[in-house]
Amino acid sequence: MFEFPKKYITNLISVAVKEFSKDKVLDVDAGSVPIEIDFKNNRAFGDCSSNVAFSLSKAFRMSSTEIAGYLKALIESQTPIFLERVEIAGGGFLNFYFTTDYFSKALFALTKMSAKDFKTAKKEKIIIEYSSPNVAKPMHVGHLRNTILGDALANLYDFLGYKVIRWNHIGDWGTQFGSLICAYKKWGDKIKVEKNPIQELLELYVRFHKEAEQNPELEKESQSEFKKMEEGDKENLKLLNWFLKESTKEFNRLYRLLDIKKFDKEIGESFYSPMIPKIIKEMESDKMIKQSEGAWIVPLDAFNLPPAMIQKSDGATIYMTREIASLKYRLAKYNPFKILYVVGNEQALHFQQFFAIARLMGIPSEKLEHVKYELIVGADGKKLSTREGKIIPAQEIIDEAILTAQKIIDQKRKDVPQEKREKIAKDIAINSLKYFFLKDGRMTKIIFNLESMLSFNGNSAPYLNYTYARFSKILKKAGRIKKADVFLLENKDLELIKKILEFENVFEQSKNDSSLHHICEYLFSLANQASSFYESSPILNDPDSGRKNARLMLIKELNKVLEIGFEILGIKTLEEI
RNA sequence: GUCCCCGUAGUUCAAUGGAUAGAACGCGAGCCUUCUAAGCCUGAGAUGGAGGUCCGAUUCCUCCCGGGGACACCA
Repeated sequence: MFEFPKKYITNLISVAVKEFSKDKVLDVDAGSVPIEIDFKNNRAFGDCSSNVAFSLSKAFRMSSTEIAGYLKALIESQTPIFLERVEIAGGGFLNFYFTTDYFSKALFALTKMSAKDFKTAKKEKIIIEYSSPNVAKPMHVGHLRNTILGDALANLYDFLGYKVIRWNHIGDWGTQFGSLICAYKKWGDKIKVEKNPIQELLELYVRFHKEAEQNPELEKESQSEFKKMEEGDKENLKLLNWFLKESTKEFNRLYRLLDIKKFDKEIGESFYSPMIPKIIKEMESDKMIKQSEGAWIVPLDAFNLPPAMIQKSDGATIYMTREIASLKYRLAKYNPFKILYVVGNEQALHFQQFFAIARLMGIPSEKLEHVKYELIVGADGKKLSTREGKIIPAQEIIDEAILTAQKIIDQKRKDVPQEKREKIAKDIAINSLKYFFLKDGRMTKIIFNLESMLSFNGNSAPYLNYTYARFSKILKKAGRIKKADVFLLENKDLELIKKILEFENVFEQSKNDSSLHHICEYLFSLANQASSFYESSPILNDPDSGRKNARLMLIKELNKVLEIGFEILGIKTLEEI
């Protein structure tokens, strides 16, 4: 019976630890001992290793080497058939070496597995909020990072068997729309806006902020336009609706272009507006809020946080208010076990306050998580701001990526027809862009630089696509794979199987960190090892048919794992590039 | 001033508290009569500083230095 390395070793250790603590008659709960398995790229430290002896050494008042000795014996006494040997090294590490047979069994086991074997989460419901573009503003680089990260995160949870609700919290409410409407009324041109809505509205918005710097009266006007809207002003609402309609069209066009999965819920902030008076009343009767300088605030001294405002002195609501309303709505309607907010780190304070308020309302803190990520910054290392008009539209980047990809493909694949080249160029460009935003940790600041963004060498999506495509070609040429009867595997085959087996651990790691870069790193190193294998082991013209078939099986499983990875990252699998 | 992020090869990034700190780009040397050279192979090159906890620290704690962000009528 085949088990993945982690499970296999963990079981052996945990039996040994149980025996050991029974022997020592010590009041140590063997079940609570963290058993950690490391995969080793360097076989000098075993295929897997464990540091469990270190963590036991204090409780048992013994040296880690001594404990490792006992554990080794207790593991060996279980006569594990897939272990060639266990070694003690480095003052207490247990290093495990698998038998060759284990890896061939593993390969056969892999052929029987598919993505659905990893859906272990039993349909627990999770809401993942991401993208959240603002009406009347173009999506920019920041949204690109956010949307790609959120989409992939949702894919990951989906893959693990959760019931994912992809949530788009659209910014269609707030004082900013007061500003926009104010600007439109003053300087707007209906025809121009109809012709090029997003660009035109953005210009109005930027102009408003510029003029407001000279003339502070404008800010007041903008606030009152928003206030009017909250009170149901027909004209303003009509304008807003128009802007919303145009924006939605544009967002959807971009989502399709980027191959972002459809959202399950797309709800604008304005939706929550009617629920707010009741919520404020409740908070008042629960003595959560108090009046300060004419506004209503939630004091958060108990959390060591500055107070959070939930109603402005003119009676209008703000972001936080609608956030709370939205939370109540989501919990009541969907009862998720968790909500992930994929929002930039710049809003860390907002979310601290928001979560603190949620706790005051009795919502357990582990239900909410701010999946923050760092900014995309300019060459000066500083923020790109919409208000100052310093934005880089997502569309511009996508266009540039496609252009770059097209050039490379036109040059490298003169053998394929134009039309196909264009299709490949587009897919490669989008893949490349997505991978660029996923390959680094969330907290890495990204300096905006088209050139590095569009690099098609090294740790990039095209490299992964390329690796996949080369193996794919072999499989296509090989046709039906005969079940490998003679199973001759050499060291490099075993090493590759071992690498493939590591994939089961990567998803959990990515989930725990809410970051896809672990998966990227893994896929890249897998592809790297596979490429090396590709160069050194010609398959199709191998005279040894047993080895040939075994290797065909192997690369088929390799590509299967790559495909799973691509699916989660949201990048397209391409049979040829 | 308070709070949140971040300081690792020349550059851009990795490293659930583990053993010899890994890659990519760039730089130097090789490899296409053989399944796609968008590749492979090989060489040089790094933890901001000072303490502390620990068997063991790039990782955790404190302080300092440096960069970015956020701090009630924006979202």
